[in-house]
Amino acid sequence: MNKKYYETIFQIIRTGHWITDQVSKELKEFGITEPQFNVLRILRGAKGKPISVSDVLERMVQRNSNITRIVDKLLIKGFAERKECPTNRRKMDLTITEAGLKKLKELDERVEAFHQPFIGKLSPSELETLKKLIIKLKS
Amino acid sequence: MNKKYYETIFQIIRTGHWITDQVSKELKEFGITEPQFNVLRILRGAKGKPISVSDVLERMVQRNSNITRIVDKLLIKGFAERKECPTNRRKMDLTITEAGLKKLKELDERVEAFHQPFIGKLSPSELETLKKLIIKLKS
DNA sequence: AATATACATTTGTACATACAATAGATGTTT
DNA sequence: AAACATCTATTGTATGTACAAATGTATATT
Repeated sequence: MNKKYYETIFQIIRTGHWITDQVSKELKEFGITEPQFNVLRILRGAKGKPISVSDVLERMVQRNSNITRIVDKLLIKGFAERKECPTNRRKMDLTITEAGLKKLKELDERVEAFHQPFIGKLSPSELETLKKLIIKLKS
Repeated sequence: MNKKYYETIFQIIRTGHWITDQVSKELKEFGITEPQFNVLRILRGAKGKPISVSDVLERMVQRNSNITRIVDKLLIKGFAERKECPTNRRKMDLTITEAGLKKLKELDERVEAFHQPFIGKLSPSELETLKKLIIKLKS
C-alpha cells in the first residue's frame, strides 16, 4: 500500500543527494564546499547590487546554513566582500568580487561538464513532464 | 540552452533535500539523526540476521557516512548490538535490538504521518511516470 | 526620552562528517 | 612458512553544521 509513492520518493531523494554529492566532489578539487558555491552564485545573481545575509538565506537551497561562516571562508579566499550597510547598520552588504566571478566561471564549467552526460537522456517534453510532476507532488 | 534540464534537476535536488530535511526535524524530537534512522532500518531489513559494517554501508543512501560512529550512538541508546563475527574476526555482526525495533515503529509512524498529505497528490500512473523518468535520467 | 520589542548578524559550543591513517585479520604467493 | 597484499573496521583530526545565546541596531510604545 502506497508502495509506488514511497518508491518514487526514494528515487527523488536518492537522485537529489547523489547529484549534490557528486558536485561536491568536483568542487572539492577547487577548495570550495557546496554551500560556499551556492552563496557565490547567489551573490552573482544579485548582479552587482549588494545583498544582506538574510537575503542570501532566503535564496539558499539548504536554509539552515550559517551564512556568516560561509561568507568568512569566501572573504579569506577573496571571492566576496562584506561591508556594513550604510542605511541600516544591522545589515551587511555582501558582494562578489572579480576574483569570485572568475572562480565561479571555472566552477560552472566543471559542474556543466558533470551534467553533460545526462542532458540528452530525456527529451524536452519528458523533462517538462518530470518537472511538472515533481511540482505537483509538492503542491 | 538546456534551461529545461537545469530547471528539472533543480526541482529534483530541492525536493529531495527538502524531504530529508523535514524528516530529520521529525526525528530530532526522538533524539535520532537521519543516518541513525537509516542504519536502524537497514538492520531491521536484515530480518534478524547479523550484518557487517560494510553491508550497511552498501545499503546506505549517503555512502560517505561513518558507520562505526553511527552504530556507537545506537549502542548507547540500546537500539543495536555489535559483536565480533565468529567466522571472520575482521567483521562485526550488527543487529537491531527489541528496543530498536520498537523505537523504529514509532519513528516510522511519524515519518508516514509526514508523507500523508503528499500521497494523494499524484495518481498511481503519474507516480509511475515520475519514477520512470528519474530512472531514465540517471541511466 | 526611556523602555520595550523586533530585527540582523555574529559567536559559542556541542555535535556530526569527511577522509586519511592505522590496526588487525585473512588470503595469496613464493 | 614467511612475506606481501588485501580486506574490514576503527580512530585521529581537521572541518563543517546546528542551534541557542549574545550583540548591536532600529522601530514602536508609553
